[in-house]
This record gives sequence, C-alpha cells and structure tokens, in this order.
Amino acid sequence: MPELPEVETVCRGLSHLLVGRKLVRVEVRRKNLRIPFPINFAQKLQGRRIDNIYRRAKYIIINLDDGQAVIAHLGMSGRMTTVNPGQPIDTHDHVIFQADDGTEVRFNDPRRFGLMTLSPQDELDSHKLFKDQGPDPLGNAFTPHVLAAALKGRTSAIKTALLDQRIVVGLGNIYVCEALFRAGLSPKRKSGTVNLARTQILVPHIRDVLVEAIKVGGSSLRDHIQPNGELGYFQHNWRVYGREGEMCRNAAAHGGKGTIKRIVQAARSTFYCPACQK
DNA sequence: CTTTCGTCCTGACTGC
DNA sequence: TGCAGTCAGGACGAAA
Repeated sequence: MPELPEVETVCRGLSHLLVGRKLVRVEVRRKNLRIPFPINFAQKLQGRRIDNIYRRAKYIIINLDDGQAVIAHLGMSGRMTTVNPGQPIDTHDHVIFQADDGTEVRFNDPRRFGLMTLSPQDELDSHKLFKDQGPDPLGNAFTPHVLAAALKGRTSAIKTALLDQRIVVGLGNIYVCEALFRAGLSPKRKSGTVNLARTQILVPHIRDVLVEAIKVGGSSLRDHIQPNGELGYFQHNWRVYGREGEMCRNAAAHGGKGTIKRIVQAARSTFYCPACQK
C-alpha cells in the first residue's frame, strides 16, 4: 500500500529518471481510473520538459515547464516503473511516459484506485484534492500542539483519526499501527483523550517510523516496488502490522506477557499489543 | 458538525 | 487440481 514512505521513495526514483527530460510520447491506455483523465491529457504532456517531481501527501506531483503539474495517486496497487524498450504491455499498464533519452516509465495499477490529473502549479493549494488536507507529518506544521488541537473533542478512535487525511496526511493503515505501538497508545483510545502530553510522545514516533521507512525504500506489501524495480525493505521492520499472534517485542518488559492482537476498526485491520498500548 | 458505512477494483490467499 | 469465497485497502460520497 503506498503510504507516505512509499510515495516518497517513488518520487525520488522518478526524479532521478525524469527531471530535466522532455516527454516525447505519452500514451493513456485506459481512460477510467478513479477520476477521468483531463481532455487531451497525453497531448498536453507531449513535448513538455519535467522541471521537478515531489511528494505532496500521498500524491506525486510532476511539474512541467509550462506551469502545469501532473497530479498522480497510486491508490492501493499503483506502481511507477521503468521498463526496457519493447517490453510487452501489461493489462494494467494504464499510462506510458517516454522521455527524450529513451527512458520509459509506466503507471501500472491493477485495482485502479489510483488517479492522474492536471492542474496549474499555482492552484494546487486550492485544488479539490488538497484544499482540506491536514499538515504533512514530516513538515514543520505538524506539531504536538497542532495534532492535540485537531483531536480535541473527537469521539472517534485515535486509529481512525490518524487515517483521516484532514487531520494529518500520508499515514495509512500500516504506519498508523506502527506509530501507535511505538507511542504506547491503544488504537481504541478516543481521539479526544490524546491530549498534548500524549501528542508530545506520539508526534516524534510518527516522524521516526516514516523516516526509518523512507531510509530503506518503504515497505513492500505484495508487489509494491520502486521505479528501479527494487523492493522496499521496511516490512521486515514492522513491529505489529501483520504479526497477529506473535509475541510482542516488549514482552520481556511486561513479565513475558503481550501477544499481538488483530481487531477491525472502520473496516480496516488494526494490529496492536494490549499489554503495552494503553 | 462528526462519524460510520458502502463502494470502487483485482489478485492473492483460504478452505472445501 | 479447481473453484468459490474472502480479504486487502485509499479516498470519497452518502447516510445516520
């Protein structure tokens, strides 16, 4: 699942491949991803030079030399990969980008929860997709005070609230589970009880887990891979996600007690240790 | 306003 | 071995 670290990894990989390059050919093979492509999407990209590629929340932003930006989201199963010339087209290769040095990048998304659209660069802040989004967890705007204020008075579970992109962007199911475990907070705890004292513990843990994941290229769940085809390695560092029934790594500190449990919240699996998350 | 729930989609996995 | 059923989940819009 592309969450913040995976999208960041993809953006860095794409930057190396494409920044400074001119797009000589763009082909849209399927027109109905999560939202329709803009009219003449491919034609508008052809001949443009790529000035910059960066991550905004879980989106990939590709700045073109005419002031437009491509906005791309990987959804659940989206991938951006380079292919060798002549590689056969896959059923789920939805967009093909060919650069002036022969580099070919394909957007492949079996489940089609992803999207790709265009916006003027200077209108991104007010864009429908971004206008209600919360702070980036790796930016200066995400502070314990800001998070505590956003959670105040809420009755929903903290797990659910952290998945809400209006509160903080970038987190998905895996990293929310991991951050709450590190912070010793129960995923079932009411958001409103996560006061300043608790956000002062939680915020650094959110940052740490994301930074650690970016360092190793993100997580690979099923088939998530980087543009260069390499797998991310962070899944080996998961402490609770996908570890139902396993002994908690902190068990020694709890008299040998603590088994990772799986529950369902808002129709999503939550993994946590009842012994150390309160 | 907040919160919850259904929906989109396909591939991997489970159990008979 | 094969096949039906279940699960995975990001985001959004509708419903409560």
